[in-house]
Amino acid sequence: MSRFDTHTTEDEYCKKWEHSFEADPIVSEKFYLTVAYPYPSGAMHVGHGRTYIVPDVIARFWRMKGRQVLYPMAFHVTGTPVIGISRRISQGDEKTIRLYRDLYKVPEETLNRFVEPREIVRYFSQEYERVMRHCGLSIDWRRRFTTVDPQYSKFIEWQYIHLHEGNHVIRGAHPVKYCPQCDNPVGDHDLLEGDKADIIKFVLVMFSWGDYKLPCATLRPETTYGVTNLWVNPDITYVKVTVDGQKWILSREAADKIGLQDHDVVVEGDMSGEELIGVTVSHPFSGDVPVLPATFVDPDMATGIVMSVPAHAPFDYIALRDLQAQGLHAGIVPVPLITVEGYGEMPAKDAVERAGVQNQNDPAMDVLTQEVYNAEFSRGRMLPKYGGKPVREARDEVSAIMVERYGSAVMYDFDSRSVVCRCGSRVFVRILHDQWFLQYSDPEWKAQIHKQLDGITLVPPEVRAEFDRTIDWLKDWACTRRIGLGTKLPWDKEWLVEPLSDSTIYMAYYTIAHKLKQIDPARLTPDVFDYIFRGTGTPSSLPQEQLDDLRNEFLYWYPYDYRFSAKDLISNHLTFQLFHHAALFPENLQPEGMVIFGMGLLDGAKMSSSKGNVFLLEDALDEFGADTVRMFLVGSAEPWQDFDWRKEFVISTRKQIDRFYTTVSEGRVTEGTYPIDRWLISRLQKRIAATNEALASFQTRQALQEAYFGIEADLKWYRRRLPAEIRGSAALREISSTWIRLLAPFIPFTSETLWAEIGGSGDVAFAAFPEPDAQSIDEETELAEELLSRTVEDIESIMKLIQIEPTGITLFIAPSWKWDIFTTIAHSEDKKQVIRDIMKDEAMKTRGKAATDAAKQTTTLIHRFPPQLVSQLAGSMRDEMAVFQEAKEFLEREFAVPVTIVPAGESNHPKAAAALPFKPAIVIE
RNA sequence: GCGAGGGUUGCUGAGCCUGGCCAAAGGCGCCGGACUUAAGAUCCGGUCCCGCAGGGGUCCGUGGGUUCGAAUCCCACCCCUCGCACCA
Repeated sequence: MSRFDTHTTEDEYCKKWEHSFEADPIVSEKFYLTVAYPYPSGAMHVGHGRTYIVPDVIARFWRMKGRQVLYPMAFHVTGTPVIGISRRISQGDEKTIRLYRDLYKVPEETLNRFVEPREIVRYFSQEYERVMRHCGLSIDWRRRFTTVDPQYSKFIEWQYIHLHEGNHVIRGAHPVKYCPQCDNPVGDHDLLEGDKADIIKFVLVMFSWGDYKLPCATLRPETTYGVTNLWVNPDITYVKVTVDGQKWILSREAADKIGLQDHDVVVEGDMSGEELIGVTVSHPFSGDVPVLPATFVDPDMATGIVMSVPAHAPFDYIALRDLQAQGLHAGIVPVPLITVEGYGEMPAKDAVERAGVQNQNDPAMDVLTQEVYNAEFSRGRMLPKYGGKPVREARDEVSAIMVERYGSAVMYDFDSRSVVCRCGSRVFVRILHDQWFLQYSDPEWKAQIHKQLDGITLVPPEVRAEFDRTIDWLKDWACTRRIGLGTKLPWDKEWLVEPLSDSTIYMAYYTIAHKLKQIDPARLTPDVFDYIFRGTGTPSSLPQEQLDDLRNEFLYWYPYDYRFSAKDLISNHLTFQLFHHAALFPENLQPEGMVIFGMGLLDGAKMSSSKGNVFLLEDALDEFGADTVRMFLVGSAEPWQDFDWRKEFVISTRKQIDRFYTTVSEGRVTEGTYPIDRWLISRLQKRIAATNEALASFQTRQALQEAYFGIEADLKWYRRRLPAEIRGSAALREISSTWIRLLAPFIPFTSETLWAEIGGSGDVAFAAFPEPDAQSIDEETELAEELLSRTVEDIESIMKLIQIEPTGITLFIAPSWKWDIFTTIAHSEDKKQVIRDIMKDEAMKTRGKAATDAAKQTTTLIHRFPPQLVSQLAGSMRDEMAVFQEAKEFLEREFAVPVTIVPAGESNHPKAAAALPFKPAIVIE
């Protein structure tokens, strides 16, 4: 057979389609869909391919349905990733160079230019467009932009001016992970180690020792009442420092850390831990307590001085026990202050004894600490003399009092050691000042978004809970950065708008992007955007005519119909954009719907560029052809499900396209009409309806099941039912036109080629998508074929069992009184009572046992049939004799023996009595 | 830990909301056959177990429950995936 090779036609159509999908406002109804734009820092893999191909299938579908469809694309280049990549390349980092040179196949001379970060995004955005065109994406490329274009920056300025005015942007301090060498905050992806580390907030409980304060960092300030001593490590060096004018003693490491956290720190001198041992310190809550030695004290954990609460902290308990075992400090008695169910007076003691821990170096200590901590926090109560409140309440109260009245400060540190920047330097917690925040914590704003979400279509609907939860969970978002690419904050030029915060309403920008390109950015003043997006004011920097044109185009496309994105963006981008839309646009221009994608797997493992576990989209296109890649990516799973790129499935997809091509090509020359045509055409209408329905609800896989596999299965039965030696028919030819158009959104290259071959007019991309024709639906014929195919199946299964060489087949057709029974049972509500009712009938009574048997068998039969079939059958009695008479020749050909059709009532054959409605008795001899 | 989603027959993946159409679709793989000098491709048939008559048995993460009847509803448990923030 002829294999259809899409490669040869792909270039031709890509060229032809260069401007085909540029969409301008016209009178027709619009359909505007957008996808999260890519950050072009590397080559596309097949996962990216699906992200853009699924919307393309939807875009092509609605275009064929007569909508004016806008599918735009742009590039997000804001932020720091390319800066890091560029630096690593210029430093000659082998791993990065190998990734770009070998995996992404960047030419050597281009790679050399990557020392300039913008070159990276410039190169890859060109590549993205080239490969996207190769995929046949029906994008309006005139509107392409990047987020550092000067016009776009003007747009972001407008956005932030309004957010600021609307009190959605506020200023505050914020603890961040910070690299002193890079002099910049670092995100988790910038870390070599410790990307799971959390920032923990400690309260420093200030114990006095003469002029000095000894700050003890704690998560449990409420236990200060129970402090019996402090722990200091005798083997380490502490420092005396002045902190904001106050004299402190703490570990050297801690002094460095505190210096980054809003405190003025001057080191005065060293002091060994040894020197502190034995001194007496005091705090209003605990009174005078001694400082004792403990080697478990880590100078790099918070302040390096620990307050000891042996009744409630297993570490403290066991350290004290160890000392007392040596006969030291026998006078110290743990002070209980919290009661918790399941433990005695001293939970720490109970826990240690129950676990049989020997000494403070036992690894089980961490677990015990956590256990006691959790129990006391969730179920514990302070003793009456300490207020009697639940621990979780007391903790916050004591914490506040400590800070207000007892000189406590707050200190941040990580919950785990070794947090290391990619540059190799250690990372610390730093308090950033003057940081700008988007105030997502604002309850009013949240309430507004909850309400708005109710009106938004979500696909699949299960994600709604996650959106609602995200809205509740969002806290203020630091929306500015010191470094990276991006737009300067209009009222504070020291800051750049952070990448996730400058990409929330660009869907509105697309609507006029191509026109803004022609305009001098200096003229894009905030009042111009006010006019375009809000219809207010009288800007002078642009002619009125131009302003109206821009406003009209915006209003034509907006609001967008659907936004597509992967599910990991629910917790940030997709929710952010709702907040921003609500703050900036009127109610009638708010988002209408979102479609959430699943993730991509490669041979069952998660696809990930950083791990090198990717299949490049371009390689896939070269190896299998664009249509195969498209059909596989949208057909192997529904968009919201995870998909798995497996070569063997991709190959079989290519075979399916070949088969489609062959069938349609062969169908071009066939002639003649046959009775079974009616059935095929009728079935086709249902396939058309189902395909329309599936695509309208974004079920690309389901749509392909109907439009491809469904039709293929129908054709199989159809060919079987054609007269012997007949290979095709006029109906087959007619179906081709419909079938090509049904598949055009999925496999545009093949469809376009076939469309031209069968003489279709214009591009199939703009041809009418098939609509079901109710006139062509013939339920009678479909039922008759259903009866026939069920009977054929029965005959086949019997033949397989009996293993004899048959000489003839006899079919006994159920008599009309059995149909009466069938109808009665089908209509009855109470399946138990119905038999009695049937037997009341005089005519039935005379049939006696035959009638009750038939009723029982019919009941079973009805349970086995699909309910829809039952109601159809009950609606009108079939002329089964006629169906089988017509199909006699077919049956004889199928089974190669003579077939006799007999009304069951006219035969004495014992089997004849077994005939049931829609299930003739079969005798094979 | 918190939040969301999920566990189906060799694989993949429908079905579950709206309980009887379910031994459970489609695809892949595998087996057999046709075609062919042959391979590939293509086409046809089979693919839980038993049965020489269209039937029966067991099955949908585990254990209970509701019901005449459960893959589908309820409860508990086990396991998996994703998100948890200044990052695209």
